[in-house]
Formats: sequence, C-alpha cells, structure tokens
Amino acid sequence: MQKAAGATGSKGSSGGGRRQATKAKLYEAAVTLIAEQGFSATTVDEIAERAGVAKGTVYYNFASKAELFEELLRYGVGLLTESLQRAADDTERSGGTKVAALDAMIRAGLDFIATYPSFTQLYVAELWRTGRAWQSTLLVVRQQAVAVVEEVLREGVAAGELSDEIDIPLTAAALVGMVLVAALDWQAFQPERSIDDVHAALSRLLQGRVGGSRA
Amino acid sequence: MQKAAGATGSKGSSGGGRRQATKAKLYEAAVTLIAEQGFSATTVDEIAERAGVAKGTVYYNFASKAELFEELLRYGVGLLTESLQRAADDTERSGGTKVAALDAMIRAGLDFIATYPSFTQLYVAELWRTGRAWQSTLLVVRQQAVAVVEEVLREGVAAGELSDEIDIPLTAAALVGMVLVAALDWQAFQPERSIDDVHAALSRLLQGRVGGSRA
DNA sequence: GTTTTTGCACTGACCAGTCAGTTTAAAAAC
DNA sequence: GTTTTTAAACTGACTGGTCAGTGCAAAAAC
Repeated sequence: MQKAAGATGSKGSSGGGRRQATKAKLYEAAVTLIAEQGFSATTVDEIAERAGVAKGTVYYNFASKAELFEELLRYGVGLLTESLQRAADDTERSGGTKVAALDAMIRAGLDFIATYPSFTQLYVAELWRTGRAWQSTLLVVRQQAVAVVEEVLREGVAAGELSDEIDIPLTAAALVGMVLVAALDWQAFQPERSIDDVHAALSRLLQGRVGGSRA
Repeated sequence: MQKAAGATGSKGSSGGGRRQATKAKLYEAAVTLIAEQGFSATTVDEIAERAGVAKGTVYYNFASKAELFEELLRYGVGLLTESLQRAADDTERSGGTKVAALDAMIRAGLDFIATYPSFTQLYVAELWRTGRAWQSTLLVVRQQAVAVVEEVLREGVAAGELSDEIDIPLTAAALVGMVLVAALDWQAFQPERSIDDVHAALSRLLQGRVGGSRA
C-alpha cells in the first residue's frame, strides 16, 4: 500500500522513515488478511508474520489491533478521495463538462478498486456496521469521499448540465454504490472483462443511454 | 424472519413445527448479531441467548455455526429473489413496459432492504470475501438474484425498449449495486428520507433523467 | 546513546463444540 | 382415562484450544 505521507505518528518528520516503512508493511499485510477473513478472524500473529516483523513490533507501532485497523481505514480512504478529486480537477482544467468530470471519477474509482481490491472490499464490509469502535472513523471518512461526488453534481446542476430535479445526496450515494458494486463484482465474478468494458457500461448508465429510449 | 416453508428438516411434516419455530428464532437472532458484529465476532452463546434457547439447542438444529449461517443466507436470498420476480411478473401481467418492470424491481428491492436491513448488510459484507467456507453458497445465491435482473434487461433489449449496446451482466450488477448501496446508505446515514425519495432518485438514474441533457 | 526491532515465554479471557442427562408431548398399553 | 413407553427436543456445565496483549533482555539500526 505504499508509504503514508503527512503527519502520521508521534515523531515523524525528522530522522527517517524506518517506522513508516514498518507501518506500511503492516498496512499491506493487514489489508489483505482482513479483507479475506474479516477483522475478528484475522490474528495479530498472522499480520506480523505476513509483514515479516515480530509481534512485539506491531504493538510498538500501534496501541492495539483495532487502532491499526482504524489508521488503515483513514489512510486508504485518503488515497481514494485524493484520486477522485484529482480526476475532477483534471477534467475541469482541460475544459471538460461536469458530466465528463463524473465520468472521469468513475474511471478513477475503477482504477482505485483495481489497484486496491482488498481495501475496497474491507471498506464495503465494514461501512454500514453499527456499534463497532471505528464507526465514527468510517462516518467521517465516508463523508469525505461522497462529498467529492456531491460537489460535482451540485456544480453540474448549477451549470444547467444536469436536471435540477435530482436529489444530490441520494444520487451521489447511488453513483458511488454503482461503481463500488459493479467493480467488486467485476473483480470477483467477471474478471475476464476489461476495465474499459466496465467503464463503458457504467458510463452508459450515467448518461442515460440505457433506459432513455434509443435506437 | 417468519417461518420457512418447504422441505427443510429431517422429519418436518407430521406432528408440528417445534423445530421450525426454534430454527426461525435462531435465524432471527443470528441475522441481527452477525450483521452488527460480523460472523467471527458473534458467538454462539450470544445467538442462543438472544433466541432464548440453550447453546446445545443450536447444535441440535445445526451442524455448526457456519452451517447456521449458510442456511440463513439461502433462506434470505430466496425471499429477495421471490420478491423481485413477483415485482417483474406483476408488471408484466398488467401490461407494463420492461423499464416499468425494472422500476418495480427497484421498489421491491428497497422494500426488502427496509424490511430486512440486517440481512442485506450481512450479505454485502460477505459477498466478495474470498476463501471462506460459504463462498460457493454465496456464488449460487448471488447468481440467482442477479439473473432475475438480467432476464428483464434481455427482454427489454429484445423488445427494442433498451439500447442493444448495453452490456447485460455488467449493467445488471451496476443496477443491483446502485440499489443496494443507496438503500444501505439511506438507512444508515439519511434515515429521515422517505422510501419514495430514494425510489425517485434511483428511478431518475435508471431512466437517464440525470445526465441526459434535460431542462 | 537513543530509538526501534526482535524473540519468546506467559497469562487470562474467551469461545466452538461436546455430552450425559432432563423435559416434552404424543403414542401405546392397560 | 390413566399409566407407561418412546423418541425427539432441549439443556448447560465442561473441555481443549485459540488469541490479544504483556514483559523483558538482548540485538540492530540510526
């Protein structure tokens, strides 16, 4: 899952990234295992072993198993949000329409999921669970991601490009869901399809070329 | 979750439904707990306690914790499929279009999720996990549900109602995902919205009244 | 010389699954 | 219609194993 940027740990800035490197190895190990088995079924021993570190190191770097998981969530959604935002901004810069921006975000979402399938799966599995310790973390993190989509929708309506009858929060959720589920399904059950096929199918849905009577 | 019909147990028919009643209580207890906490984090003791039976009873009725879960999955998806199929058939019978049938299925999906939110959540959380014992059960069960949507899409294309450029399997997955995620999000984060609002938002997306340039 | 990592033994809680025995209710015997 | 028998259904204490988290001395990295 690459290196984490920004203020992450206690020290951080000076010296070097030995701790960061260790943390990254632990994220990488944890994300796959937890996606496959779930949080509770994944043991700290397993994570340590896959990361190639001693169990004690896990506890030197994270207060608990749950905290490792929470940091992982924050880190991963940060990457996604960044990627979506960049797609929107790039389209903007090159003078594209808002619909084009949404389309670019769909593509960025698909790319992200193709790159980090485990993370996506884990996110989906945990997002709507109630009563877990990290629920509040997830709430914040979801809001962050959905907000990017909502903003583009709002701009599209303002620009007269999208119907002003649309319900922004619900439509944003539906779009995100469409991409999320289609992508996971693609990876799990139709891996022979290309990312372009998937993108084209979603694009058609977004642009109303499915049910809008056509030849 | 009501009673299960059909040939379910070893004896069954004669006498009465004492076992069935017990199983139903166990399904009911398990679905909520597992949706909230996940499979591994939910203990058999908890399930038994909530169902108001002794732990041994769980093992008298099911071979293992995993099998209880698998039966629960089969049962729940059976209900969903039935409901989707009925929505499609009803529309058919009353001479509606295929798009109307899809719309009715969206409504049926939303109704189902509103009635059994825990089950839906649990299904989504487990569907794309690899390497678990019940994976094959889930595969079958998913296919069953998605097939209903695919069939209507196919008929819509044949009738010239839908563009023949659409990719049936991918579009079906995307539609299911749209409904699933929008509904879960509605329940979790925007519960103040009415089911009609949610339905309207999804309907608009299906019928291309979002991105298809409109007034 | 300070920070980080290692290796490993240990603990205490927790939990899936078992089993010998009890209850329930209906059929069989009287 | 009351007693006896039977079998299914249920009970809950118990077992064997697993796992999060700890403690610590010594090594490695910086």
